[in-house]
Amino acid sequence: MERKVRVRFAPSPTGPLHIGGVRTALYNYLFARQHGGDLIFRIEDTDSTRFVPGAEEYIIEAFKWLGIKFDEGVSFGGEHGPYRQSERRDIYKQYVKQLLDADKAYIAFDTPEELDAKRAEIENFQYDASTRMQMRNSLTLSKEEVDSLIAEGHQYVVRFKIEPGRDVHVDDIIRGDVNINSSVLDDKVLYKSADQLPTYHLANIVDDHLMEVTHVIRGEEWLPSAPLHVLLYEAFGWADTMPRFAHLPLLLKPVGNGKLSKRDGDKLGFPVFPLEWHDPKSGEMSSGYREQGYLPQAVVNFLALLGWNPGNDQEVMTLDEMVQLFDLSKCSKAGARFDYIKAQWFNHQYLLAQDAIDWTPAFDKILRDNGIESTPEREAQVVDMMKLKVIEYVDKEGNKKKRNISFVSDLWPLTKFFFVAPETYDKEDKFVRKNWKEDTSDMMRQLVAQLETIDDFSVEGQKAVVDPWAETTGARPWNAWRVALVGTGQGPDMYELSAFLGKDETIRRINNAINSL
RNA sequence: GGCGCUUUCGUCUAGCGGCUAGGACACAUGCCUCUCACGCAUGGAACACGAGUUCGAUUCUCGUAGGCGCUACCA
Repeated sequence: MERKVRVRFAPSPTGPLHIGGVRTALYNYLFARQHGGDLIFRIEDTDSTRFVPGAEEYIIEAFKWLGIKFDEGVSFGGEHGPYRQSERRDIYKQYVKQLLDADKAYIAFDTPEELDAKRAEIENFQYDASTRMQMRNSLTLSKEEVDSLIAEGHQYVVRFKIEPGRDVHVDDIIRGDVNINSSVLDDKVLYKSADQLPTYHLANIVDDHLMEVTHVIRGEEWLPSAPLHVLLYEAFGWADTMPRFAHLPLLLKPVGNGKLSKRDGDKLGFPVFPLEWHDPKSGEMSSGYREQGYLPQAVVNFLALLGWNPGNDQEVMTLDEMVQLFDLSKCSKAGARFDYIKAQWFNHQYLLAQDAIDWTPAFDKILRDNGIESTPEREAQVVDMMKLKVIEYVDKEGNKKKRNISFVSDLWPLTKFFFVAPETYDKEDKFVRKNWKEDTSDMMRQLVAQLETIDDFSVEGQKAVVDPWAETTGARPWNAWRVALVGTGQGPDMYELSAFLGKDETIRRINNAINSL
């Protein structure tokens, strides 16, 4: 019988959501939507020592920003709760007991110190069928001893009793049949009496079963423990409803070896978290895609293509298109280097798809950061007018795409000359050196003289005077003119820029250049 | 060390026995032009290696090498 597709994303609240986790969640989302299924948000907080306050809220906010919606789970409600594992203690206890009663698990009293000593003593020590009879557990101790040790308050763990010598098969949608011998698996800890909580493995299987999860889509780091999970499903008698697995390739460092880490982002200057994160313990701040000026659709689009592609040349696509095209079996198997340069290109694409007027809030902030509003002679009204002028310049049909902008903040160096005159003229600047020669000052004085005579300082008004003058004298004033107004080789047509700045400011900047160059 | 996964341009990848091995990012050059950029055009750039199977291997099999992951009372 076909079951309704149900998948889950189940992070641990141990810090901000890593960008690799975002991709895993995205693939789960795409898969769920495509099959008309449910996406569950579960919090796996079974390690009480690593809990970080605020992490859960952070994760929820991050997905909200990214546009990835869940159908049920923590903060979303649903029929299969509670969705926070720390609130499911009683459920797990019941299933631990089931395994114990069926002789598929046992109680072990070995302390962490004893285990460390054992590992130091024996090379490659593993707690399994070959060693368990030499340890202190319910298989080697009498029932009375076990009961009294527990009664005396000794801490213990419950371990899964793995039968050696069996080939365990994992049917992976991306990797096909993965086969591993049960002898290389150890008797995993399923439950710790110290905090009355199960470990990941037990909680994961119980929850996935109870929440009727049909597909487990997770990172490749889980592949080695997948056989253990298969064995657990069997031990519980749930083999016939066991979910199908899909282990995603990992995200790798842009340069060097290893998987993507926070340090790479710091080193190369790109975020590895969706949102900015302030660590409550260390007070350390980590940058986020949102705060860096990325559009959520760009981040999602970029991430989707890291390990999957629709099989054609299409790269820019909406979330809905991705839902249509997504195919788990077409995911790549090898790890993908995190190419943040391409992430910037995606942002560029999505930025250009917008009307520049939509950038106003972000641009506003850039202006404020550069002190534009605080200039006394510029009334707020004037600033608004200038902003609109700039937006118009950037957004003009056929002109908008001229701007190489990955982020709205890139607009500042490209348009600052609208707002502020060049503070100094850099003689070393390639464009300045090339276009401001010995005799240029003379030509510029002549230009000023021409400009002085103009009453109508519009583009047309300027052209009417300057063009004939240039024609008759053979002067080519534009590049030097640009040096004077902009300071370097940038900006719009000189008549347009001069018209925008006005006669006084234009002449002032030219004279300024004559004096300092 | 053991176990597993993996391997096409610098990067992300297409390819599912026969192709001048395709696209995108990045890079370089040219055109356009009063500058920058955009745009357009062009270019360099890859099947890890070795055995098989086959008329024929990038594609299938097995080795080797490299890469990645796991190897906790963390997930």
